[in-house]
Amino acid sequence: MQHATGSRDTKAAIHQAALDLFSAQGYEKTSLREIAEQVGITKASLYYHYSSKQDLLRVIIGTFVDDVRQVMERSAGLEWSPEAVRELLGAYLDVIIKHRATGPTLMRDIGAVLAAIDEDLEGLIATSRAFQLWLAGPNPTVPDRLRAAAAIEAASAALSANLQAGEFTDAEIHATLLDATTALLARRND
Amino acid sequence: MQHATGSRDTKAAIHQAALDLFSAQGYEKTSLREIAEQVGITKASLYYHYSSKQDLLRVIIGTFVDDVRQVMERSAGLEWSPEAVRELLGAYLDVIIKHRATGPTLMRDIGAVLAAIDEDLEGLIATSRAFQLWLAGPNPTVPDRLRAAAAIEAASAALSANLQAGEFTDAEIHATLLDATTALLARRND
DNA sequence: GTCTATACCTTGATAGAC
DNA sequence: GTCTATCAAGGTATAGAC
Repeated sequence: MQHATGSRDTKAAIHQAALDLFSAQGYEKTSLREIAEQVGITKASLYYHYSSKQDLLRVIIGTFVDDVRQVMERSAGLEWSPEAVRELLGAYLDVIIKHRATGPTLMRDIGAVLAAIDEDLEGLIATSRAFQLWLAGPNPTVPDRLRAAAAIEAASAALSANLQAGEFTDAEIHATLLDATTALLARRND
Repeated sequence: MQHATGSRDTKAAIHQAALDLFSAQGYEKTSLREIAEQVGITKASLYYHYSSKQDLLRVIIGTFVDDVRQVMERSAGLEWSPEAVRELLGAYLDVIIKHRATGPTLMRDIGAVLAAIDEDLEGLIATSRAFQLWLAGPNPTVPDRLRAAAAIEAASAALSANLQAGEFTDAEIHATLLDATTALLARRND
């Protein structure tokens, strides 16, 4: 049983308003006054629910970062094979596509996002590097590693602002990009 | 004949200090006070040389944006062919690699960069879209256009922070990414 | 436990004196 | 060309009302 009004609703309302405004105008261009105004409270009240503007961003992007990390970490216990590559790339694409809505905020304000992650950043970078290295295959050459980096970047194209127009379906994006990144990595054997 | 000191030097010194600080800490996290301090002048004096913080950023990234636009615009007068694709992608990679040093600033503060471009932004987006469409080939399907977007993204991997470590040479990056993006686009015929 | 009033410091920016 | 003084707006902190 929870109160029909009060803390819970306000906190959620702030979260929602922040997400909307960040997506529309970006993190830096959105002021706490705007957010508070939209919720119908005062700027100072935000600080009861969130300890800072960065904290607010951290909560918003939290699930995305966690999802990405989870997929990347799976590579640690998985033996490399073309099938395994296809599976992990597919899972990665699923995550990206799932969070397509948060995409604009994430892309536009990478700097702020990285700052918000902060303490986990080193770990995330290490995880990302490990994933990239795993993708490159056993005994990778320099080109292999470059291709792995390019493949991740290509998959992330699903977040790109150019695709936001709604002309592409999730299924199309998944199938096409999985195929494309797989083909890109396959140059390894040439 | 120019003064050994004065306007010219100060302006250049500001430019250099701003580039250094933006690269090291990002655009938003760098204050004009910091820049002025490093140059040895006062904050207000910056405004004699540059009309705003954005203006400073605009000058710094100016050549990069111009170079990119120039390459993309070449697609307008070029008939599509696999060879033409390879040529333009190569030119695009040349530009990206040439500006690798500015990469971190550009990637981290995309939002600020876009805001700084501002009046040219619509034109640049249109140019970028046209280039992407050209890359997709004649009578492109939906997957064709997705692959084109992915290819551009993959080529831009050359700017990625993960590659900054200096473990890759310009030539390696150029050759590998040109080959990889070409292969990615070639799925068109499958 | 939830929210407001108020004040503090930094920032980007402007005006005017030298 | 450079400085001092000043401004509005932003993020932040706290004391206290209910």
